Amino acid sequence: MRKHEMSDRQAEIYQYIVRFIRERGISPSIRDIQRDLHISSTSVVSYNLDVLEKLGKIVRNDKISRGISLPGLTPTMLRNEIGRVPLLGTITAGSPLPDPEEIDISRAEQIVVPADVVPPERLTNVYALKVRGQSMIDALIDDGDIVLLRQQETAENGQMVAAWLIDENAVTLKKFYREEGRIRLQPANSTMQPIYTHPDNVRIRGRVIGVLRSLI
Amino acid sequence: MRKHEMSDRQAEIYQYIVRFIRERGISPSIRDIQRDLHISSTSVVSYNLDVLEKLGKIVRNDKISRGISLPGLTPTMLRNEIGRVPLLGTITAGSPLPDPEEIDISRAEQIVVPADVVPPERLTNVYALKVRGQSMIDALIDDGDIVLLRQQETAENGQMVAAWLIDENAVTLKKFYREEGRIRLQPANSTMQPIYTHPDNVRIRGRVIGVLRSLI
DNA sequence: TACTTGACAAAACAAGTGTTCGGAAGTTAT
DNA sequence: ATAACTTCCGAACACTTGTTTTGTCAAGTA
Repeated sequence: MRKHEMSDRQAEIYQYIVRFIRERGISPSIRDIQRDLHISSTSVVSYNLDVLEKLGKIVRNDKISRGISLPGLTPTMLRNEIGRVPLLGTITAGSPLPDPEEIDISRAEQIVVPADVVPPERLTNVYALKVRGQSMIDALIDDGDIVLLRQQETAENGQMVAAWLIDENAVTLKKFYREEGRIRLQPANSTMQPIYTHPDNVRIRGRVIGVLRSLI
Repeated sequence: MRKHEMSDRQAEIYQYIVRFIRERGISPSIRDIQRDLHISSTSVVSYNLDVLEKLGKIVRNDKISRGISLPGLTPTMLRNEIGRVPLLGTITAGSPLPDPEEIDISRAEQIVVPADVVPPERLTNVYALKVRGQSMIDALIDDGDIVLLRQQETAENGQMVAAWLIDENAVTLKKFYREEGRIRLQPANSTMQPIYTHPDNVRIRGRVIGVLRSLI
């Protein structure tokens, strides 16, 4: 058995289950899977379902009909009301941002994102960071907020981005403006001064596409 | 048949189904219900399930095992990962806040709230408003944000509230401070001046307990 | 009274459905 | 190459489960 990967057939079965539950609200039977995926025998389906269960992708409820359930992937998600993104760490101005590619995303804590904030279909390559300190308050982001970032290397003028200043080795959330020969990183508060720097000194790590704040 | 009410037995069955799906993630079978509720016959269960379906409480999927699903009440909700609150309208500084008690909450658009922002068990008497204009930007709240408010008449010092200034007939989001003989409504931005007014001129409509912002 | 309707009961029926088993074919490791 | 393991196949088996049928009984209702 592969370590953590599904075979093509297993992926096909898994996607079928996800789609079935999304559309019908109930689990498919083994024979549903067999018929619609043109699999020769129910035993093959059963065998691969066992593999999927060992991979933690599904849960089989022994001996009961339509007993497949999806841990962590529920009908509400599938109805596109919410999605999930990994919470990759904490960001503080001045400290380096953890590199999203270096982290085992499947093991990271998951944050629920309502479709009203970011539609689930636009949630690929999105991760979350918890803001520590009030150093981004000028960008309407407060201590304890959770920011949602889409991983990208470029940005349009005016977008809020997480920018890595290489020389300073600091990451900061600012509005991004490309000007003649330089980059302007503009706080949202007019009492704060913008940062001007050379384009080569800036790496965009992601663009802020949502904020969640709890004041309880 | 009653117009819209469940009989005791139907309510019992309905609650059993909800509990079953919450705990097991799959629908119960008719015989599960019969056994655990000590009902004499499967046909009685089937009969009452038909009634529940006509009431819109459940959906029966014809002839397939464990085919009961709950419209609008999903496993994710039951697992307390999200809740819902009604979106009662738009708030703009200067315009009156719609009175939450006057609105048919059951008909209002529902906003999904992640447990990370407000735990579902604390979501009673909470409603949402969409912020129009940038007049609350000093309170870290921007145009288009959705604010979550708990309906309450009083507040502690420092809490952010929706306050109704009676004479001015204006609603504003500010931090609330009770001082000697007056109320101070403090913006979060030090460049803005606080509002001082007489306690009789202020009615607290609710306290801000969460913010959702989409920048897409 | 006679008729209708809602609610329930018991049993049997007919599918639906998960499981098992012997064996074949392909893959990987030694 | 040989062994060990994975994956697949076809069929049968046995249990699970929704449905149907035939009644009973009480409460309305004309």
